Amino acid sequence: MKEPNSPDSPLADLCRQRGLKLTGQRRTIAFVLSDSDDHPDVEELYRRAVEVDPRISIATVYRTVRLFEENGILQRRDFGGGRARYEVADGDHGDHYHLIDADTGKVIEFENTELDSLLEGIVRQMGYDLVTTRLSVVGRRTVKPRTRG
Amino acid sequence: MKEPNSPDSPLADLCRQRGLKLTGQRRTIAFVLSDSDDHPDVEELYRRAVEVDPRISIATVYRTVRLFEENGILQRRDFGGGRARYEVADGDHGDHYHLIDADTGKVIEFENTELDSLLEGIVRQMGYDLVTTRLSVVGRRTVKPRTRG
DNA sequence: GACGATAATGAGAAAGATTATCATTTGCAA
DNA sequence: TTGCAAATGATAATCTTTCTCATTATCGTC
Repeated sequence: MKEPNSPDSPLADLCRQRGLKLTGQRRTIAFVLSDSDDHPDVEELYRRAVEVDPRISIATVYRTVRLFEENGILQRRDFGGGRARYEVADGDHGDHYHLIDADTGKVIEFENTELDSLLEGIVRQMGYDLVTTRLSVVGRRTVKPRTRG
Repeated sequence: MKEPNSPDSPLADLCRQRGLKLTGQRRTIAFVLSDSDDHPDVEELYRRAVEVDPRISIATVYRTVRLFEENGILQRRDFGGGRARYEVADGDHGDHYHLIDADTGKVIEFENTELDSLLEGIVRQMGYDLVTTRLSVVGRRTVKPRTRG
């Protein structure tokens, strides 16, 4: 059992900064999110939230996750599999991208400023300002040629 | 009313080449797809298919689209909006990417070899072989400063 | 600290997209 | 042409997400 109260989690603070009403459920979900460094879907978030406060409803998790996304606190991701997954939104620093292991489904984050600016340039040249980049590459572990072992 | 019979469409030929049973419905759907250069969802494909053969079922469209994807004939895309969209898979030439107009939802295709090789290089450096790239950028039309009109 | 307007929550119904079921029909090889 | 495995149509079922509405909680104000 974790301690969601005492000092508020970073996301709960963010929540307050955006002028959102800070309810017990939102505090719990914010805490769970601050405590996660992966890309959970709503079911998984619900499971983790219930650990902290058993009387939370999955409807509230859906609502909160949507609210947080609309307020730039969360980012929604689609890695296939039919359900949306969420992660804490990037701060000032540039976007990051995702490499998905084709065999294990594991998600590996990476950043690349060259990629950032190339995309920006391409889009600008087409007469647009870049709003969002949705990029995930699927890859398969490189087979080393005869390393023995 | 189009002519789906006579000579088979390119996709119908592909279908036969892959050893798939070429039913009337598959011939129709292949024809409709060969005839499309946009990114229709299943509902839209169904509408177009019914124009050609009114007794086709939406269940068959779902099934066929999945079959074609599994056989590398179609590619599934996700542009948001909750439904999958499909397009004919690229042949030999490199991947293409999608720019989505944030205001109109219009999808604009583009290619960029520099982007191709940059992604390939990034992934390789991480110890992976690139399998698939899922990239779509959302952009907003650049506002020209005072063009009057 | 209590009050009240207003917004959030819980539980379950509803919606929307996709897949499964199963009796009937069809393609295709012999 | 015949037969069999596979495909189809119609609809039920499933899965994720949103909506409804009665109840409850938050937060500014006194």
